[in-house]
Amino acid sequence: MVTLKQLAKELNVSISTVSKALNNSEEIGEDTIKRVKELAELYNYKPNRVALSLKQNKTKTIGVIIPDILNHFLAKVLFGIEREATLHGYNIITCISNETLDKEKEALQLLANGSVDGFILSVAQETQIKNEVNHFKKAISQGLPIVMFDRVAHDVLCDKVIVDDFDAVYNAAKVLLLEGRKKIGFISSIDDLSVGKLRERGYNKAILESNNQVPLVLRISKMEDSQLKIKAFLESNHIDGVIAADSASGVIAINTAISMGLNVPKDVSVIGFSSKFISNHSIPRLTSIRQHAKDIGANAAQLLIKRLQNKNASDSDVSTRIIKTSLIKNGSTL
Amino acid sequence: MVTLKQLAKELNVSISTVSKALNNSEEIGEDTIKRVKELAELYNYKPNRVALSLKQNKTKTIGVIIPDILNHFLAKVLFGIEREATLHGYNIITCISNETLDKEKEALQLLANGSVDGFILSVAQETQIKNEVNHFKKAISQGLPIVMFDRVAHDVLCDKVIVDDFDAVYNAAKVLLLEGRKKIGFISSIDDLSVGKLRERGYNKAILESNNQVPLVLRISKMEDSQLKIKAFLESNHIDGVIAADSASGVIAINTAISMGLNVPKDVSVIGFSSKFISNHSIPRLTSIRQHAKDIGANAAQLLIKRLQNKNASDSDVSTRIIKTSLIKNGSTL
DNA sequence: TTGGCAAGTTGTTTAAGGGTGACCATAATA
DNA sequence: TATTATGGTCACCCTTAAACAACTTGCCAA
Repeated sequence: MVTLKQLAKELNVSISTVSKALNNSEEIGEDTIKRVKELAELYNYKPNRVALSLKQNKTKTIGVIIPDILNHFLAKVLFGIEREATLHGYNIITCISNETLDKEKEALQLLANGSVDGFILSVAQETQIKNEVNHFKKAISQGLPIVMFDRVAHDVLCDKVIVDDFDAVYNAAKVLLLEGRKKIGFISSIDDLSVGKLRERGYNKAILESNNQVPLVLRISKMEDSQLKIKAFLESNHIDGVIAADSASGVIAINTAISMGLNVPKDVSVIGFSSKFISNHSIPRLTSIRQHAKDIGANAAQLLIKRLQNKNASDSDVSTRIIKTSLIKNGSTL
Repeated sequence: MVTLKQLAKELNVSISTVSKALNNSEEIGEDTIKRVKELAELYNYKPNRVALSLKQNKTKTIGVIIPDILNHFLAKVLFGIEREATLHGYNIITCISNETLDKEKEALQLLANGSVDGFILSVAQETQIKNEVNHFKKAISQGLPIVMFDRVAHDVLCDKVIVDDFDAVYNAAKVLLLEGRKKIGFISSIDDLSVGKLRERGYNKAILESNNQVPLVLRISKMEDSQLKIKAFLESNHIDGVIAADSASGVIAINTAISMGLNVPKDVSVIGFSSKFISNHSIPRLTSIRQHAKDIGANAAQLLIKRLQNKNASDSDVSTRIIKTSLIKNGSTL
């Protein structure tokens, strides 16, 4: 990598002349600017980002802590973050917490040494279960703003981007009720997450508002064979409507119902949280609640960058953006 | 963030005394070391990473350029890279090329200003189609080593981690032939990628070695409705065996066959490239060629870190690691 | 016509940002 | 007096920017 020093030496001027020339300073003559720029071009000079970061005390880098990169929704949010960040000249450093509190803490600590200007994160499963928030507060008090998305810690004062989980599932359940479904089941592999809980509550509310139905909930852990569990659930409860809280269960429910000889959507109607990509993995396609993951990511990045560029913003003046889901009707409902 | 300067001031010693004390230098007395460490602990001092990077001229950061984060395989590789990198104290900066040459170039350039010590990447689709490699060579000549995985540019001299695509598909086709399949089709939505071509060649070889079959290839573009295309393909050719080159097509082929009233695996046998996660999206589950994406990522990271830590390694002394796939038999084959 | 001075033009010097480490200085001990 | 223990000084990594220096030019008065 060429440095200012090398250019300066070759041009027989001082280092800062080169610097100023490249920054189009008024203080440098036109021809000098031209000479400098030509040589810089020739050597493909790029200001050293590390030196710049040190000087300006900001890295133009965002730390992103994702619980699970293999989760399609989270990956999509990351995609949205990356795009928005790049648009504004920010890089992203990605850490994966693997749903554990330890790795989340570690990532936060490790990057809080000047590596990043702020964080975007979704809270790890373990962290939500243990309801631990001190590591977040510590980072914020160190001057590193945090934006949380999807799974948020309500006790932490920071910008947030969330989904209308409760309403989305409530409305989805209403759709199934309107179809005349009598035994609507709820399948979730994320019942210990904040969003999972909200979704289940939305389901419960709708069911309890109907006259004569009781909630039928299947909770699956990540270790279990979901195909088997779902089959048993559908069979033993004579389910005729399914709402799936996670991205996989909806598709699996459709395939299971079909393998049981049922017709989807005639005998069983299914709605799930999923992307276009995954809803394609069943025939008929899964009617889906779309979370607009990319928008979530983009909004999170916007909030953080706005805060970073607005020095005098108060830490306590936080905002929460709610990204509305939309229900995409496909073949798995009437 | 606390700095050495602040600690030094509070302790009434010089900055470098603090630095040395924290690094357990022989030159500093035991009690001083103790005093310094205690205060550092109290203030939770962490050496500023940016300053360190500048001083030591290395960032302990790896640039990862991924064509598509929503591709489950690529996301899994990223997971493997992240884990291995973290293990060795490296951070990763992730850029997404979106399969375009421009963004790939841009990412490479943008990070080649001291932001990273080296790159791990998989070549973008457009780059492979246009067979452009200069941006890679430029980065390498600037002293930034590259490790390529999966989709590699053969004309670039660098470390590589690849999969035995050709053999994997050849062997998979042999499995179907042994089952007695008479009309084996090949479905690919990645025919313009290097790996897609290799897979197709493996299929062709096996088919041509059989006595009386001809290759039946369906190429799907990302825009098209794959469910429809696959249905037409299966119907018009009376396909009784399918090999899918990408992760989605296998699952879709099973679901399509079932929706056509066919029995899988009796009437149609299907093998695809997919992960455990996606192979769960059909009943029966998809018999899959596993690429061990995490291992690919880990190997790529190992190769890069090894090179970074081995100053005197020659640029031209490169190695290629082949990660063998394994065939996981599930219900979609006999 | 020319000396002198102000203003303008164009660069340079220097400090700063945080950390490390080679080298130097000082005091105490042998 | 020489040696050792301990800590300080300084240069460096690369960039920026405030402060400063030097040179040119223009203008006016003597």
